Parts: sequence; structure tokens; C-alpha cells
Amino acid sequence: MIKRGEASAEHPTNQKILQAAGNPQAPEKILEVLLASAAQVYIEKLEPLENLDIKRREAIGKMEALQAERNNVNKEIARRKANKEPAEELFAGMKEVGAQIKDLEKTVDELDQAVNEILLGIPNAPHASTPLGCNETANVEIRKFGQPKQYGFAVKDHVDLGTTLGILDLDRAAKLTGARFSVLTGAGARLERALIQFMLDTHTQKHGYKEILPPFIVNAASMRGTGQLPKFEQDLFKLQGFDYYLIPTAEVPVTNLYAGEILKESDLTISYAAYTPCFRSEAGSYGRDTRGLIRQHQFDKVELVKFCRPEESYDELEKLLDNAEEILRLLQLPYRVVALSTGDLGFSAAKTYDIEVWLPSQNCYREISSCSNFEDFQARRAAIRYKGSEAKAKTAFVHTLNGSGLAVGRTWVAILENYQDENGRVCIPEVLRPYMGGMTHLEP
RNA sequence: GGAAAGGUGGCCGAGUUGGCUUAAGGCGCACGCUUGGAAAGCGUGUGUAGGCUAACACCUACCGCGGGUUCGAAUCCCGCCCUUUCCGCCA
Repeated sequence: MIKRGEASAEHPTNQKILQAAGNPQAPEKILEVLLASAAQVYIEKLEPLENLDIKRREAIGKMEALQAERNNVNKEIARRKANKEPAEELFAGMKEVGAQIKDLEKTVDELDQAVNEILLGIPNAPHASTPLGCNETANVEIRKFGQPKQYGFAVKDHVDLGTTLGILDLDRAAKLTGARFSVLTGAGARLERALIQFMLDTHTQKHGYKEILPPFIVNAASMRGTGQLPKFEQDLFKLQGFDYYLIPTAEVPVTNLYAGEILKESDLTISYAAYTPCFRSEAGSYGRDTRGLIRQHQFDKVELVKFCRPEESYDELEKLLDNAEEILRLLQLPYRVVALSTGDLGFSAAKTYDIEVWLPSQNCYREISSCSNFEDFQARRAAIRYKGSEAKAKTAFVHTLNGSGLAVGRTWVAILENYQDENGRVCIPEVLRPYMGGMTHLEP
């Protein structure tokens, strides 16, 4: 555990960490930031946690001693009553004992809550293979697929292409609802549907996932289980008058499928592929990606979710990542894979790879999938465990993983932009044509 | 939305005049015996969480969830949730 005095790059232990990490970019600076935040976590969360836990154990010890006493007296009362002997003298002090137990129960309950509140606010610990860094600039590119095409003309973005083709209507979407919503029409709507079906078919038939269609609305307990609550309530749409939320990703209902359950070890690894719409308030992203379909309040996504044994989770992460990449390879869209650094990692993840697809109009790669291993972080919150069939088998937490396979809206964007020609026509990727009734091009 | 019935351990299923049930019995499962091998049979074991332990042991809590009555609640009272059936409404 990191103590206050150790939060500096000069500390010998930290020097070792630096060497091991092998990060060439101003290691002292990075370490300073990392250690400062680690020390802050320690002072604000872990130290109080320790004290609360000591108090909690004390209270539990006292409470259980009194409960044991009460049980013994009650047994004696029962025995005397059965033998028709008087027992009233034993009632005397027991009312007081009962009251004390009730008080201690309340104390324990309060301490439990205080401990939980702290625990729920502590992010997951990054895996050793996650690159060290303060932010996204420390992310590491793992590999690239395909070559961005050279276009001999001025490329259009998907908004221009879609509007001209008559398959995208953002103005009317704004009328219907507001900013960051869209209407797809004709071949545009069909392309969205084709992509969903193509992705689900590939993952279920080729990659062995089981298809699942969950609710698009979940309760607060489910949101806590996967880590969206309590910290990220402002990112969610909540239903007025209910303790219900619109899901921001299928990860929430699908991972919580087994909340509070103990799975058979022989059933692992369990792999699901789910299509759902996703709803995000995008609070705090005002002004970012305001044009087009890149950042919407509602978008379609096919999500991959796995439950597995702890020792297999990093192998499963690589497989899941490859399964997601396969969609882009089949669509022949150029992409790269990036390992997120500790500074860019989400709250719940121990390791995350982003897949970024090439967007000609922006002349850069943009995130189209995020594949993460949460280790037992979500499993602990949602109480998802497994157990072998042997008599003395121990129950343990599963590891959970998920990744987009893929974000459908952004895939739609990538196809329009990467497959456009000089005349504003869009060639439909070979693998999608069966889903598009044999159509080969989108044209005005 | 209205009415009725019900929610007990992996499953089935006892237990409702409160106290030898901190959960009978059965099925399933695991291990062992038996067998050439299997089945049957017999025996043993078989929940979760927490506390205390070096460990075994032991202790505490949990009979949908929460609260109440009581010396004591699976059992009585109140509220909520869920399931099933019927009615209404509805895609």
C-alpha cells in the first residue's frame, strides 16, 4: 500500500515500477501524477475505510455475543415450558438485551453502509499490462489493419453523403426530438438493420456467442452492479417517477443477468451477443462531435459479454477483441487497435482495448469499439460467482468482460465515408449485400 | 387498474393454536463400499454471508424484501416486491 511519503518519483520502489513499466515518456512526471492520485485515494478512501472496518468488527462481535446469550436463555425457557416449570424469572433482563441487540444491529448497518459507500467509489485496479500514463496520449497502438484509401477527390463526410443520398434526415430528427438524434430512411434504415443482422450472425454462427435480447430499461441495482451508479448518474436517462433507467449499453442488462447467482463452473465460459439501442445523456460533451451520427443520445450497438474463470479472462479478452475486429476485417474497413493507458481507463475496467476505424472526412481513426476485462470488479458488485461440482469446491467470483461488436451507427458512418466515390455513390461491402437484397450501391 | 392464491435450502415438499425444526422427508449431486464393469443397494457428505481462529472447531445471521409485536417469529401484524389465475385495458 502506498503511504503518503512514497508519492514521489524518487522513492526507490517507484523507481523500480518505472523501470518495469519501461515508459520512455518523461517517466518522473507521469509517476508524479499517478502517485499523487494514488495517495489521494489512500488518504480519502482507504484510511477511513480501515478505521470503519475496525469499528464494524467490534460492533459485530458484541452483537453476536448478545445474540448467543439470548439464544441460550430462550432454549432454557423452552425447556422449562415444555416441563411445565416456571420460567418468568428468566424474562427479566432479556428485554434489555433485545434492545441492545437492536441498537447494535443499527450500528452495524450504518457502518456497513459507510464502508460500502467508500468501496463503491474506488475504481478498479489496472492490470499489470495496462500502459502507465496520465491520459490518452499514453495509449499504445497495438496493431493496424488495412490502408486508408487515397481519394483523388475531395471526400465528403457522412452527413453530406447521407443527406444527398436521401437516407439520413437530421433536420426532421431535431424537430421530432432535438439535437443528437437521427432519422434514417430507405436504404439508410435498411443498412442499419443489415449491419445489426450481419454482426449478430457472425458472432453467433462463427464465434459461438449466444444471442440474447434483454430489456432496454433496468433498475438502479443493475446500474450499480456494472458500475454506472452511483458515480455516473448524470450520464444516464432516468425515467420520471420510476427507479428505472434507459440502458447506456447492453453490458448493463446482460452482465446483470446472473447477479446474485452462483454459476456452475462447467458452464463457463458463457458468451452472449446482444443487439440493443443505447441511450446516453452525453452530459459534459457539449460542443464535441456536434455534427452527424458520431455522438448521439440514442444509437444501436451489438455488444459481446463474457463470464469466465479468473485464470482465463485475459485469453478471453484477446478472443473477444479479435471477434470484434473480425467484423471490420469482413467489411474491409481500415482500423487500428489501441491499449488504453491507466490515465484513460474507465472506472470499472482493469484493461481496455479500443478499436478505432478510419474516417476519411476526419482524416483520423475514431473509436468504434471498446473491449474490456473487468476482472472481478463487476462480479463483486453484482455478486456473480461460480463453483465447481466437487464437494469441497470453493465459490469464487467470475471475471466479466465485454466489448462492442460493434457500434452500429459509427459503422454506418465508416461505410459511407470509406466506400464513397467521386459522384457521391457508396459501394456496399460484399458481405452486406445478401442483407441488402443484393444491392451493390447506394445512389441518389 | 381491480380480485384471488402463493413465494421455504440445487429441485420437489413438510412445517400457520409462536419455543425439542437454527428448517423434517424425498429427489438430485459428490465421495466411499459393493461389482469383471455398470445399475441397484448400503454408508457418508452436500447452502450463503459474516465473526473468531495458524488451522480444525466454534459462534451469528439468512425460510421473497423491509419494518413491528414478543423473553423468543418460517409461524402473528403492517408495508413493499415478484409469480400464477380471473376481470378490465392494450401492441
